[in-house]
Amino acid sequence: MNSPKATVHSQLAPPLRLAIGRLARRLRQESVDNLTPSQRSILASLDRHGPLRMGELASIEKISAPSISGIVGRLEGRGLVSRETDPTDARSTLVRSTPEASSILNAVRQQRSAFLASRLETFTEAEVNTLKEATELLKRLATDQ
Amino acid sequence: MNSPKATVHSQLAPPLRLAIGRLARRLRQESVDNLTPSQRSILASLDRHGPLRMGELASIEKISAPSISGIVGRLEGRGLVSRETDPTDARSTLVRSTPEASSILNAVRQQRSAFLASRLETFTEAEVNTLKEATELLKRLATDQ
DNA sequence: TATTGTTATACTCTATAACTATA
DNA sequence: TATAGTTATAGAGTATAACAATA
Repeated sequence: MNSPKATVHSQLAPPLRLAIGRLARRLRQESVDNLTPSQRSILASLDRHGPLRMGELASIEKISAPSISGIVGRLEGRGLVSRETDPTDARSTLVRSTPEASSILNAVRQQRSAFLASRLETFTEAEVNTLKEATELLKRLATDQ
Repeated sequence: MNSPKATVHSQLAPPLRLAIGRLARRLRQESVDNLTPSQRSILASLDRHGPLRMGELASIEKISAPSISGIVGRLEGRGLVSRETDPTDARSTLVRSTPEASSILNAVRQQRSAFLASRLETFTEAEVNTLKEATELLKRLATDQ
């Protein structure tokens, strides 16, 4: 804890934390999709994993079963997901996202990436390379272990 | 748009965007303060700028005046802010955060920084240096212009 | 008359407790 | 009896519209 290395880490952590928070906030502002954060996150999970049961969604999203019920119900009402009884267990419901949902998600991602890309154009080649290396490191930072 | 440089930017933007989003989410998980995101953000604004009027808070937080009214009312009920009439304009209300609020904010920052610092200990010196350079670049990325 | 803030109302997200249907 | 999901209820955040107090 008192090694020179630990000091470097303690010094870097606060400004890095601030920078990450600010950039994440700025990126969230950069898209208008008429989805709430929960709706967007659930659609992204379905996009990533394919059809999921209500309980799996609750577990992935770390929110309660009744909350998932409500959000999925509203997404269904907007035609962004469909529900069907799991053929292997009639107690379970499979939630599937619709093509319209994928198209909304892709639009959001494109808007946010386009914002980043246009900001990156103001950076030097060396700076872009530093960020490229940092991207891998940030990914590792977010992963436990 | 078709220059080699633009291609580099378009290639970097999506993974960088993903990495930022994930790390920001991971950091948010790393603190338990019994504050909602809106409450935390309002207290952080007061911490940064000193006492603010309701309208200034609404403008900084980019939420409606009635929403600010409700949130500040609940923060006041918990003893985290106080309200006083602006001596220079009796229509306005000055909102001031209490020492207890600052102490909660500092605890959250310390928890999140401690998480980052402990993750950084698993990185090589060269990697830490890359992240140090990247921190400045991320700050610039989030800033318009 | 214009500005500052609050109240009324409505919708979404969130949780816990109670319930229904199926295994 | 245990599990998957929904319904009931309540509190917080969000907005727009209508209102009160002050400039």
